[in-house]
Amino acid sequence: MTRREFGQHCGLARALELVGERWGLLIVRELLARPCRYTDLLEQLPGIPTNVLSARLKEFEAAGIAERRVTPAPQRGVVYALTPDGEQLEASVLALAVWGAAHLGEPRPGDIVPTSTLAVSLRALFDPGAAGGLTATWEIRTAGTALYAAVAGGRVATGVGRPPSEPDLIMTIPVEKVPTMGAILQAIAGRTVELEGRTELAETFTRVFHPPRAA
Amino acid sequence: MTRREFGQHCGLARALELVGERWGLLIVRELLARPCRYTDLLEQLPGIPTNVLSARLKEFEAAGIAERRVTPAPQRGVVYALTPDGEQLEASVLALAVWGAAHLGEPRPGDIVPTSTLAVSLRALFDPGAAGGLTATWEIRTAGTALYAAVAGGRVATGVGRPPSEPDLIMTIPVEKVPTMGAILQAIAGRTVELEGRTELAETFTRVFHPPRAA
DNA sequence: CCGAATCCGCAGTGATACTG
DNA sequence: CAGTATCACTGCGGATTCGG
Repeated sequence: MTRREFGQHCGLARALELVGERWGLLIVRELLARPCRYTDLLEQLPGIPTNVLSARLKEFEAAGIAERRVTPAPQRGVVYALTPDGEQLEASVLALAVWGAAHLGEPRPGDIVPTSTLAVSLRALFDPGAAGGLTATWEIRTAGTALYAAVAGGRVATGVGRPPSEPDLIMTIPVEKVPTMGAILQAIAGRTVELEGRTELAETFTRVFHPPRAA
Repeated sequence: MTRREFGQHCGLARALELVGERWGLLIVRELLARPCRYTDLLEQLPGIPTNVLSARLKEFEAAGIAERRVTPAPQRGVVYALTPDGEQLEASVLALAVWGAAHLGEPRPGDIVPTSTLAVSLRALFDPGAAGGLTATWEIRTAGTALYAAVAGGRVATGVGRPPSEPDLIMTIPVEKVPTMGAILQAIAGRTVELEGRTELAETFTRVFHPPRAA
């Protein structure tokens, strides 16, 4: 039994062996939001040592969770992306994020809000029932970054950066302090945002993305 | 930023700070299956250093995830149990367990199958649709341990040990090697088990607890 | 600039012994 | 039974360096 193995034939234990090491699931969160370059990851995960990032990426590749792609001509370089197996981790990441969000107080001094956190959180806030047969794409700009949410066929796709297709509505949120998810939702609901496009979709957004109602 | 904090205002990061340290979620798994004594945990988590177990339990208590109860007269001693907040971790544990189970090969030499793994796995295999209005309690005995599943009102409760109320059916599984969840389900479906009670509930069990159908 | 490899000090962990 | 104490070890944090 090597040090990192738990010696248990158990799904949970196996998952923790594969992605439970320090920084592991945070890297997965980044990759859920978009394929990332090595330096993107260093930027979005301040404090991660370069050797740890390098080691995790190698482990993920060996485990078939992520893959290293050498990008050709334009923007030559390396990107890391999740494999289909790695994308299956979304359910686990969302479940932990929802539980942890309930234990988030005010942002601690020095805390950052990674854009990927916002993008992934939107998936947890998505209400398929409220979406119905809707098809729409929103872009949200705040604090110098952009993220998007695209709804179609009762499903949602979110990510960091500009949306794959032209957004129906661009919402620019004036940043006062840290752009928490709650502050963003409030700004949109309270119309203290700049709208560009099909402005009626702002109200739709607040209907489709909201904290889950109490059971 | 202390060492274990990630410096991110993010639900996932917060969750990992609280329960993401080594052995953390495995302890939660044990406590999801039943309140545990300190020595129960040492037994079910072979390899955990006593100081680490002690440290995690203190952290969980401080975070309001678990609580330490001094049991009175009969079986005097200490038990640890999840708080309601801690029980909310069930969704995260199940999600990770399902993902990890897909990455479990054959049991490695020396691997054990904790009974709590079986009990918690049953919750992931539960099919509310197939259960309908059913009310029933099963007890499964194998390899010297017992676990139970109780279905009522479209919900399921599972745990390690004897069920809270008298079981309708006791299924005793002959142990050949490691009692994996798959082997147990096969044994029940193939009737290579000893039944005691309302034997017709064995077939019901295989209908209600099964791997999720492919989407 | 990107994508790392390397080195060092230290905190968290593993293993064992010991105690109320 | 329910832990605390001790000590060796190793993964991690932090910084620097290096090749494409």
